[in-house]
Amino acid sequence: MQIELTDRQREILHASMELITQNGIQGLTIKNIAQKMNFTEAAVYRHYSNKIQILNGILDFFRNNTRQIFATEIPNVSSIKQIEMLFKKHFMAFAQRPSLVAVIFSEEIFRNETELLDKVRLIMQENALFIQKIIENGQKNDEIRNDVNPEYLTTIIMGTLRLFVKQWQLADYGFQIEKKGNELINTIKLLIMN
Amino acid sequence: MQIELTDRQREILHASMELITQNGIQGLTIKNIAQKMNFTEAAVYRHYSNKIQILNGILDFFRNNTRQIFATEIPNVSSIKQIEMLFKKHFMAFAQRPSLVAVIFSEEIFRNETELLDKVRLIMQENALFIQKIIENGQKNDEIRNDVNPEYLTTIIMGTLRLFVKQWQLADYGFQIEKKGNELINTIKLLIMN
Amino acid sequence: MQIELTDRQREILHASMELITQNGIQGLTIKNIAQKMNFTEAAVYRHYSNKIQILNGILDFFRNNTRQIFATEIPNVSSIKQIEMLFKKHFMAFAQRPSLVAVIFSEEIFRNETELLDKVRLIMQENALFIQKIIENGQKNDEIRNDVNPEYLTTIIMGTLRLFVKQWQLADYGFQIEKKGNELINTIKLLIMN
Amino acid sequence: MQIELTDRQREILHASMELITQNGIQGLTIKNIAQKMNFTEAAVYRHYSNKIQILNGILDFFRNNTRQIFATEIPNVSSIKQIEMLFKKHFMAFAQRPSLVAVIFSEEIFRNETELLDKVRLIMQENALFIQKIIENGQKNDEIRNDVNPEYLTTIIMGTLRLFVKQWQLADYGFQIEKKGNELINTIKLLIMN
DNA sequence: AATGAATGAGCATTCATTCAT
DNA sequence: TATGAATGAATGCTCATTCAT
Repeated sequence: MQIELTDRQREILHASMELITQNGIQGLTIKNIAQKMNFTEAAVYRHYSNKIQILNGILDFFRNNTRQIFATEIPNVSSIKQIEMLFKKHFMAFAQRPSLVAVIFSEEIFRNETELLDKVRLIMQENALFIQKIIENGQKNDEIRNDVNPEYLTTIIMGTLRLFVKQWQLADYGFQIEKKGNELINTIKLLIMN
Repeated sequence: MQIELTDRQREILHASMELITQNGIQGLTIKNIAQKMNFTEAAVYRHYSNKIQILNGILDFFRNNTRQIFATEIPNVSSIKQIEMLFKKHFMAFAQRPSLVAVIFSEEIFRNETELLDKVRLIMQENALFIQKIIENGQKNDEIRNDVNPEYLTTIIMGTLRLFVKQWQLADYGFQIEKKGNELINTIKLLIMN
Repeated sequence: MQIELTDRQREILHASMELITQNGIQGLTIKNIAQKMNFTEAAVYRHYSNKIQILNGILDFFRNNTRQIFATEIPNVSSIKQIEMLFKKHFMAFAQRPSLVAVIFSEEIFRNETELLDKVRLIMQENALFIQKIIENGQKNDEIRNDVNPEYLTTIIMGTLRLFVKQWQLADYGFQIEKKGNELINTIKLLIMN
Repeated sequence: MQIELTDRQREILHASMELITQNGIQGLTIKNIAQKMNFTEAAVYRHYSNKIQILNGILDFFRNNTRQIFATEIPNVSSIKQIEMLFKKHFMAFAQRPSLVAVIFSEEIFRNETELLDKVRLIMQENALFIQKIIENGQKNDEIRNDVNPEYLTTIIMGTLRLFVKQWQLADYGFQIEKKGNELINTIKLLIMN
């Protein structure tokens, strides 16, 4: 699906994500990347033709990450459990790489970059679809209440996840997202369970 | 609470919001503002001492907006109804001034501007608190289910609202937010009602 | 010699000198003057047609000041005593209005303003001439040593005075110029006396 | 002591000094430098991170210059001779690079740049100290009169030097500083000799 | 594969000054 | 006399990108 990355490209992506974590997307400049990589700005262009491709790479990285989250579904697990795991894995991923928070929630920044914006849209849609499927399954199995539209429920679940992660970021990662997240998950579970 | 704005300041804020709606926050430059106002860049500085103050003004505008939303609570209305109205009024506000979407959800952009970031944090907290109060009341009256933590319920409600509005923005305002929003509201209501 | 100043003009000059004392000549902007005067920038132009005229006014003020210093010579006083008094009066003047230091030693700033530069040149020449006359008289009376050229002695005396005052300014006016100055005067006297 | 300069940095410093000679420190803008160097403004920033560093570089250049002047003292030379040489070398340095006059005597301009002002202060102190030592030695050897305080004598000598050079600048370098300077030196010598 | 040098476009901001009211 | 509103020109600086070596 995605062309393999060279080592240097991977390094650049990681450096970029670190930069984003430290100073936000505004801190992601070619100059800063070069500095972090200990080589010149021109050298960056050997590995990525432009800055957009780097952001693209980060989004791909994120997509692969979430895809893995979604992919690891164990067949015989209840839908509720799947949603629970979904949250948990997201929390884990963000805890490990806080920069993802900045990237994934900054659609505003990609506003004028159609290519990037489209990718963000796509990722969100992919995720939404996946969640929706879980919900629909859960409703079929009578695990999840049937009186609600799966699409809206998806919005509720994703929205909750996003805001919670955002709050964690705005609090300067000042609480343990995985711990506090568990309680949030329980609340969600209570609401949607049959 | 807020120092009165001059006419010109109001015009600048509106021009700025239009610019944001059109090209995102990145499109908000002094030059663009000046162009839209049909005068020179230097003239902008007669009315706002710097760009941050303009963004500050927009945030204040948003805050006043939401405060009005929260303020118009009619006493003898059920908590569920209050939450419903909350959503509806927000949808209305955004429908009228789509730029608010860009401003209020781009905490990432203010990342390096403590002053602005703090204001965003404050507004979010204010709103959260207000919602939480409604929920707590609703739980006391047995309108809202008691088996869930009001704080998390607040996150769920706010998160849902935010994502929904964001989706509307990402869809280029391509659906009627107020109409589709009603269905979302109903879903929320179902979930939290006792 | 000089057209009479209006009250407002005098106020502007004083405000300007205060500004210079506080932040150097770079701190002398129309905006700052207006602020200090508690009226608008445009109002400044009622009283002075442009900024150069204000600086001109300050130079005139300085010139009048020094002229008074030179004018108060008491006829039957020895040349040495006259030079002593010259220093003392200068110290007094600077102690009272430290901004004069900034103004009188910033020929560099007037570099591109011929009008101002010429005035600075003129003032310096006037002063030099006056000192030189004292010296020549002193040499005639055998009070001052005759083996030195009065012109160069003038440069020595003026140069000493200037540097000393500059040092006082660079030390943030941190020593008592009049007190320490006395010792400097004595040194000078020793050197030039017959 | 000082980090080595690149060729381009040296060129920029020289271009800057030329600019200052031509139009004063006010004429030293990044734009002007770029023009003189025949490249763009942005290119300047490849070589100096900002304008202050350029001024800093000029001050360093001056300091190195004067240090060389002071360093070349020949051991078995009389103090009087040393002072004479001090003046001569300064005159030579200024004659070669008139811009130094503007830089070194414009403390006023650095007023708001602590970094630069401190450097100016430092250079002046260094120079003063060196002169004072010569004087003290001269007094020990009975070459220089003992009835005067070395500190004040230093002020007198430096002040004379400064004003003389300033006069030369104000006269648009219209006389031969080295020639006329000799006579000034002789006057100084007469005054301080035992 | 990487560097050094440079560009062009843009940005926020400042300043002296003008003018209608 | 003084204000409010505006201008034009400049300034220091940043950023993504290019290119010869």
